[in-house]
Amino acid sequence: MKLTSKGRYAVMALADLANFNSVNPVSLRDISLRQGISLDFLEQIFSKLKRHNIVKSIRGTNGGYILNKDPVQIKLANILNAVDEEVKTVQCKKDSKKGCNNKTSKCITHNLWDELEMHINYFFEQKNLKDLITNTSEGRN
Amino acid sequence: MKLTSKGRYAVMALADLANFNSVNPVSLRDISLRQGISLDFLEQIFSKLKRHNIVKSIRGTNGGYILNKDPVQIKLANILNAVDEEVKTVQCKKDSKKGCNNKTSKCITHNLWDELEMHINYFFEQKNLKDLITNTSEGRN
DNA sequence: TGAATACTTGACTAAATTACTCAGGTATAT
DNA sequence: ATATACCTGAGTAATTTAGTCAAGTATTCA
Repeated sequence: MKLTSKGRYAVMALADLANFNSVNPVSLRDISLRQGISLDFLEQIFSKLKRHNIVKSIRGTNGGYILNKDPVQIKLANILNAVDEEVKTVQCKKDSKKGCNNKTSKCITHNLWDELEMHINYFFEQKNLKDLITNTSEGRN
Repeated sequence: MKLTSKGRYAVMALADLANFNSVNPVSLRDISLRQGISLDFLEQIFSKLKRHNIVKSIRGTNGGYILNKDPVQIKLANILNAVDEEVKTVQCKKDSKKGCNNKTSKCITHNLWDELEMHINYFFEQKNLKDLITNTSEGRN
């Protein structure tokens, strides 16, 4: 059970962006250098973030990205969803061949994994970008 | 962010075992047939479960496995830990080359991922095998 | 206008992980 | 004896991840 780099990087990059949130856009190059993330990979990630209206892009010299909303309004769930980082615990979803769909009986642990998914998603729904940059780490379950 | 089959199968198999918990041991062959999990794979999994004292084995004809403790005392955390299904959200742990260890500054999102890990582990600590077989699904966060 | 900067897009690939299979073996009951 | 079922380690195909590479387009500034 682990988080992928794409999801982690997306959150790291946006936290960085929120930190340096000024009038000027922040270039991916800067984020790349500060966070140690490959520029090419960042471009992939931000293309998705843009498509989901989480960031806005400004082209040309001195261009870069800026947040499209107030950090408080950007939930981790939004970010992770944008980069296709889904929480998946079961195989037996609608379109899947595996799992309890192709059997007559529902698998024993089905409800359990659903609960787990909800439990994790709850966490991502609670946290927003603002929580990250004011890092007093007062997060509670 | 997803659970591996090994972890899922381990829990499914043990739930099955708990369900058919009688005087007689349950063979992997039976579990394999009922749950649709490859026998060879089950053997790998149960070898680990045995090493962690979650099940006991009985060899020979009519042999099989039985639970080593009361289902209430077997937490999901124990099971997943036994099959090496760890919850990993950050790269920057002690022995890792990647992440914020090899940098001077601590990465911005470090605390966040730690919180997430705790959040998920909390779930696995709360649930036990008994919860699964009395499937009234009354789990709350 | 032209050069530099920085976003944009899609295809491709190496490495790692996962989810097994395979091929032997050993212990026990009947 | 023989069948059952546990036991163990090595190997491997498929999938996923984590990027790289290449070729653009838009904008600013000198």
